[in-house]
Amino acid sequence: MRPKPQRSQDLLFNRLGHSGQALGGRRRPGPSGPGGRRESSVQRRLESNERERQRMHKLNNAFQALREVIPHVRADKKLSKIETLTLAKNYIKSLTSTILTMSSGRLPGLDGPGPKLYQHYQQQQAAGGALGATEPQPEGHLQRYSTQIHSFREGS
DNA sequence: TAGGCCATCTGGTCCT
DNA sequence: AGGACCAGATGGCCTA
Repeated sequence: MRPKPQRSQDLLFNRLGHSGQALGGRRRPGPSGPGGRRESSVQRRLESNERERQRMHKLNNAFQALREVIPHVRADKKLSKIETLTLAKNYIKSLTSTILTMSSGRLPGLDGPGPKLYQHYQQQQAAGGALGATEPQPEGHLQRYSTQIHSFREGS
């Protein structure tokens, strides 16, 4: 586990230059008056920073939860965020195509006017086609997903 | 050492 | 008005 940098006020204190500008993050013109930021303004910023940290931590927790439910073969190395999202997308596609195959386009136990899942799937396919995407046929998703998790293992 | 990935700060914008 | 969300900027760590 990578050692975490200092947090919160200590970190901000260390990162602030003489003018009160953060060394990281967007640059902006310094405070207009002498003495730099007002104390209340600094306090609001610190609180805002803390909320943003918490928000990002929640987002990372969600990424971790997603990593744990999508099958992959890189147990020795954590999936990056982009890998996680890409694998999840294709895993969903492969599951969808599997369900459609097993149910012949009709959800088990569903009586009614029509197979909504299948209709939805067709719409998605049509939308992708309209955009010029080259999506494989439903039966190809599983193979594509399998290929992808192996390519991630190879680190390509 | 370069590039990838990440955490954090920050200011702007959107939403409640 | 205040908080949530977003995206740009920056620096640190890790790996090939």
